[in-house]
Amino acid sequence: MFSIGTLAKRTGTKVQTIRYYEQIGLMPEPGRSAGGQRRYGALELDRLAFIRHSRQLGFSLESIRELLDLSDSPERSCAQVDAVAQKQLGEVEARIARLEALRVELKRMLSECRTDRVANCRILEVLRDHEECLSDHDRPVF
Amino acid sequence: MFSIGTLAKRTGTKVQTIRYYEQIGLMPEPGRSAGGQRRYGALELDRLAFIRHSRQLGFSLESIRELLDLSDSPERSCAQVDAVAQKQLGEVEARIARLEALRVELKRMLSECRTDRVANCRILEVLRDHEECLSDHDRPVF
DNA sequence: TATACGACCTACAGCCACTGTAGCTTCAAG
DNA sequence: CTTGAAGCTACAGTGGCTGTAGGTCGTATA
Repeated sequence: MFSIGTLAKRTGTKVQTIRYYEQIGLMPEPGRSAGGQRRYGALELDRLAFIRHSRQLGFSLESIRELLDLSDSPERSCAQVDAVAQKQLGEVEARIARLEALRVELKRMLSECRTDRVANCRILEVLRDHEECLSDHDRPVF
Repeated sequence: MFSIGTLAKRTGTKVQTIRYYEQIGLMPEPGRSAGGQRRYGALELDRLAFIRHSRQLGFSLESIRELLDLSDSPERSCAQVDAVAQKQLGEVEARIARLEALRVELKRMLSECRTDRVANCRILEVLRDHEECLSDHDRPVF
């Protein structure tokens, strides 16, 4: 049995984040020491490692909740797990496409700036006038 | 002179968002009608268009504030404007790199899943055990 | 001129996923 | 027994909005 600080260190999580996960029901309420401090074991370590790793892969806490629920019923089909991962992949790919378009636009903007005074700055001109954009960017960025 | 609703429509912004920009000092306090409703003109339209377009290119409100300040002093060097845009490009490129790594990892995870029951699901195994990852992903994702 | 109705107003809460702070208590080493 | 790190709860703040409640204003039509 170990403390929240130890659990934090072993999983690369902040202490407050662990307490936050407990608060929103993602981590179970652990046992307590005589003085009221949280005590964790291997089970909680594994669960938190799963959560952190999923977060690093960009899954939302809601998706992680779903994955954790699914992994609790080992006899079920893993089609649902597959679907969650597929959805995540789709979102990542959409984000990449969006950012690629931004990258092109920003590069073009920067390459066109050849003056030295703000008054003639191409960058500001482009930002002022959407018509100067080659791409259409209408959806949220990040 | 036109209303906040008209300004919202012309710039593709929500009414609340305009009021929010005013609240944080990104948009100026406009004149008011006899009854106390906001009245806008061409200046505000231009400024809001600049803000929205910059947001679409992923600039933070803080960066936009800086760009707006800079564009108010037309005789200055535009090196600072350039720097802000370069920084933004750098952030976009870092994000893309990060998401590319995620994409690869997610794809690999999905391609390895060949069983049908949750008990043997490769996806969950990978999420459980960071060691199975080829890439190291330690920085924040989005 | 009365009325209806959409658009406006302020003030505040909520979203996500944490992060930080204040003011206290507990634990473990020396 | 003392000290100081680490723990505790409760709550506020981050960014960039978005939504709601409960009221007021503006304008087109009858």
